[in-house]
Amino acid sequence: MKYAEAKEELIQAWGNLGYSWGLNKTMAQIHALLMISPKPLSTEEIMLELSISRGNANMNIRALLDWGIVSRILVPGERKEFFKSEKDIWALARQVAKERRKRELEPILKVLREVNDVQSDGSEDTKELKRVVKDLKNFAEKSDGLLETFIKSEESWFRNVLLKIMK
Amino acid sequence: MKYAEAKEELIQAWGNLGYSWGLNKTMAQIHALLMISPKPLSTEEIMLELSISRGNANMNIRALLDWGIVSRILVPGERKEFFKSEKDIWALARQVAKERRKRELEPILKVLREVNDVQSDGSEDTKELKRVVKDLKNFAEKSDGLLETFIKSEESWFRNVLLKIMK
DNA sequence: CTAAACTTTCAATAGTTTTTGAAAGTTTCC
DNA sequence: GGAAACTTTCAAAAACTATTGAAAGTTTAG
Repeated sequence: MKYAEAKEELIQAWGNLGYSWGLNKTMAQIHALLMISPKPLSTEEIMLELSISRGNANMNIRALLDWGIVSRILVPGERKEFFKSEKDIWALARQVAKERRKRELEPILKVLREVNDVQSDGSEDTKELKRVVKDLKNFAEKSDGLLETFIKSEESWFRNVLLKIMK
Repeated sequence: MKYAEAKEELIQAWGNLGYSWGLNKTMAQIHALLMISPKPLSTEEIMLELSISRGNANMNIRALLDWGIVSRILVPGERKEFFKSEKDIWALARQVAKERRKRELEPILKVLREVNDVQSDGSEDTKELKRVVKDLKNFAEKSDGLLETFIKSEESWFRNVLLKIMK
């Protein structure tokens, strides 16, 4: 396979994976582009490579900065800003986990804790609700704990866990 | 908190969590409703509870059946179909993991394997691409392995892993 | 067979998210 | 200061996704 084709496919594929991680398509594609670029890229270059508008490029670069997975680079002697991506994919996964935990898991845990003290009137409906909330809460808290451990871990954690559980 | 309010909030919250798991909003809400209902519900009842149209209810129930997290129940003496949800949240999470693995991870692994034999022309760009593909492939394969273990596991697996890694 | 009960489909519509590009804003340099 | 180089904003347009509801299809009971 030729370089240009491989690059194209990779950006596409990473675009999809990123999407299922909660980034949006363009965000993930910019990220992919920065991942495979040996040197930092300017907004101009990103626009050109991905055929997207200046505004779109700007907004999504900002979102990536916001997520903490891309950083601004100042090249001495250049007016323009350049961007480079975190290239350690484990660090990246940890960062995404951290953001999603904050954005998704935390709000749900909050609701579950509130709903947890619903008045029990002894009816089937109330009983079932209480049971479900208890289970969900338990699940969400465990997930939260696992995520937290992952976020604070080193790459080796994952390897170690895998080795352990796969015997 | 009163039952009606708690129910409302829970459906809302579960709707959001389900969404971040890759279901869509209505799908997740129908699922939430079935989770907290002590008895199977008909399409009619679901439409009414969630104020959605017949077509919408039908399509999303079908999607839930498709994901394998809701099942059709035939009540003797009734013409209507009833639906009930898998209530074991661990089983549910495993099912969702299974579907997402099939829908998301597998296609990306396929691309990574293809892109992996890009021709190396010795340039910086090619070198960087190869390095990134190698890392991604490694990561994706490990995730795949972990997911597989999870999918085949019992609830206790999660607890055990947690205990292990949390000392 | 036929009517009633129920389910499925799908074209039209509504709603949401993403993208564009030109204008406004900012920084840097002379 | 002012012009050039660059970045940010945002209203409008385009693209995408979800929802409706009426009509078509299917199954069941008598």
